[in-house]
Amino acid sequence: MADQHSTLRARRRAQTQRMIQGHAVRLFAERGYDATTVNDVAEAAGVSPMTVYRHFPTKEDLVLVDQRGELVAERIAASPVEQLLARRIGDALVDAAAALTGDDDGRAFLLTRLRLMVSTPALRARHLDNQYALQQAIIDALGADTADPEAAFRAEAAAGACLSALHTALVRWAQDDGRGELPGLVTKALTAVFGQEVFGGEGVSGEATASR
Amino acid sequence: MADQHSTLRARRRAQTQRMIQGHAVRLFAERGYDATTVNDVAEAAGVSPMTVYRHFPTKEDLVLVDQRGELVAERIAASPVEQLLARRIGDALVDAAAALTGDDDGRAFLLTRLRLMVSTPALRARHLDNQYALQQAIIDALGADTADPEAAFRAEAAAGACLSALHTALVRWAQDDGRGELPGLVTKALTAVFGQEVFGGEGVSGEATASR
DNA sequence: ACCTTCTTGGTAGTCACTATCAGTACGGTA
DNA sequence: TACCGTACTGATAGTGACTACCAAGAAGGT
Repeated sequence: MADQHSTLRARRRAQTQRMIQGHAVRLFAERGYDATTVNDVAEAAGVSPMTVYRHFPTKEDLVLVDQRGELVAERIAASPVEQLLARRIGDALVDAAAALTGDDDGRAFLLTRLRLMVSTPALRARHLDNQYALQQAIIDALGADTADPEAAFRAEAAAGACLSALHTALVRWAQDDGRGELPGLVTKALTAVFGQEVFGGEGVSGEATASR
Repeated sequence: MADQHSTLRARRRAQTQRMIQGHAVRLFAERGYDATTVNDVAEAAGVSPMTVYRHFPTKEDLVLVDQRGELVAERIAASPVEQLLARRIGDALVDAAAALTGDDDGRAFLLTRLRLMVSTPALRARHLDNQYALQQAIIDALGADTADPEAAFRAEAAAGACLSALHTALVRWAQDDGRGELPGLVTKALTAVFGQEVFGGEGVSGEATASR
């Protein structure tokens, strides 16, 4: 068994996944999330309800996970999290936003999903929770001293504010139907919170690293 | 029918509500949230499952709503929201935190509920969503110009950061078993995000009011 | 060709939650 | 005190998300 026994099996799996999610998001946007059952999705996709659950553990995942199988929150932090120690959180999030809107083909699909996330309580709640989990991951990646609770607390507050700004930018971008530039919106939101000086010399992560 | 046909009927209703919630939170803390069914709660409380659903629309509400029948997020903003226009958000949140921990009798109960909210994904997600709804309410209360999208955007980002700081303080307070002072933690979190100058002359709401 | 592994479908069940109907106790009124 | 509308409660049946458990067919390497 090779490290990637992928060639055909994994490709078919990914294709089925995209197909199911495509039908799901379309139906959700047409009829509404609550008014659409998983059975409806399965029927539209031409598979059994079991298959839907095998690819997407919960109904919410049909909207929340990316076509790469990642949650939106995870993808936002995919590249930057490893660079957080070396770079400032703010710039990293701006880059992540740029990467998110990079591929033009999936832009409309992403917009539809974001609109569902904002308007549907269950989806919105789970998305916010994913962002919160991301906040914890960022703090862990920052390696905030567990020895100094004060520094860890400040780092947590700063990271939370960063992700809150990111969410604000995401919502506004979706409300604008993706016409604006998402990275620019993230920058605006971050400066609105932290002030202009964040994007100069001292970074946001300075709050946490200053104590070490 | 008096404005308050309360005297006995409403009192009994509130009492039943507290009784059911007391059994629910106790069982959730003992056996775990997911491992406890609504039927278990009903049986422990000596009522029918129907009655539980009549008092608490969802299972999550058994933990999230206050003994006054309000969500934690709602109670946090109960008094300050009306004063947000006149006062700074930061100080208002600090006061709200003080009011939240005011009554010593319900302190242990509140702590148990907060621990459940932090540790149980479904509860955590709904609590975060409630805070997000609160953020929208604050923005509405601030009366941010719909005419000036830039100002509204900055106000939204600032309010989101404030509530994120509040949440960080709440979690830390619960982790400390309520030994620390919640208002002090809120102040710390806010200063960690906005810097020291926030608690001097210019308020957080200055971001929004500056444009009017 | 053989065997393992992955993928899919079917069945039955649990649990959260809703709708509907009926009985009962409370509160104010005549 | 007798009466009536209004709440509160309970039982039944149903929907829908989700989870075992089991069986069949296809993919891939030997």
